[in-house]
Amino acid sequence: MAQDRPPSNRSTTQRAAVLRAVESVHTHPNAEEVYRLVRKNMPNISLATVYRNLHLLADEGKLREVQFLGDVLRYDAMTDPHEHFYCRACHRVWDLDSSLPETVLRATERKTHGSIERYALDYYGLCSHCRKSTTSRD
Amino acid sequence: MAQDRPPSNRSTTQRAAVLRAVESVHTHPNAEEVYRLVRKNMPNISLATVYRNLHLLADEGKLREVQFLGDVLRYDAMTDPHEHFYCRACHRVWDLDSSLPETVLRATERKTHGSIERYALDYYGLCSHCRKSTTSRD
DNA sequence: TCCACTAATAGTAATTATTCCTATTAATGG
DNA sequence: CCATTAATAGGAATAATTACTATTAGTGGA
Repeated sequence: MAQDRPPSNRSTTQRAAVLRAVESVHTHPNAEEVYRLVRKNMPNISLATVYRNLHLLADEGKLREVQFLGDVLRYDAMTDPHEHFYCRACHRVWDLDSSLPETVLRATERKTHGSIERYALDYYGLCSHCRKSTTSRD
Repeated sequence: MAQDRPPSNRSTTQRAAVLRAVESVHTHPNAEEVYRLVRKNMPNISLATVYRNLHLLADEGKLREVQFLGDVLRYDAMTDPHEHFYCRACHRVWDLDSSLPETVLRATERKTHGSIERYALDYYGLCSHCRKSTTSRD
């Protein structure tokens, strides 16, 4: 998870471009994919800058980090609470409307002695396309 | 996520030791930690063997893979459905009883066109200990 | 508008996590 | 017991991310 950092404010063209890149797609891109997107318009941006700004934007709440089993961190411009479906064959991600009732969250807070700041609810399976075109063995 | 593999059967002392190591702790250890545990009794086991067997045992359903945002894969000997609380400060994990009602699962299956095989519900926050001893900024 | 300050960047090296490779070892079935 | 071959040990290779550092460029004030 992105560590908290002292708040950063200087607004750079690179930071804006990284945010716009994630917002421009619905694929929940990882750092490498964001790098490829941004380089179309900003060929000299460095990969380290992409990583730094993705973390920063996540800390600021402008992006949401998501990660699926065995996969690398990805970024989601949809920051409102919602869940994900991850296809284990094609590795595509679908956004789902929030399905976790408040009652469940409250119950969990009672059971946990810690304070809950956020949660991730991720479903795994085969998407309709991959269910047709592959065997169940990936 | 562990890819499916052709079923493996030859039972080795290394494989048994890896399984026992994960079962012996409640910390949801990662590969490196399992390696350290196993080496106490089996000093020559190789790290690659630990990785291979962890994947294999997960495929066989004897272990469950878990992963939290920004962290590496960990392994859980509790394979029955349950949820996790992950402390973002000390990175310890707590098991929670299942709190996701069947009605929610069914509703999600209706919304998803894919078939759901499993899900992960992970809560993030500060555990009671870290809430006292750290500021909210990790 | 210019300047001084310093946060942020580009480019690259280093680190971390994981997988791959291969000669050797050992589990298994006959 | 062998013969077969899956699995291992050890190390090299790869992939993902972070760290390092000289240079660039936002920013706030004169």
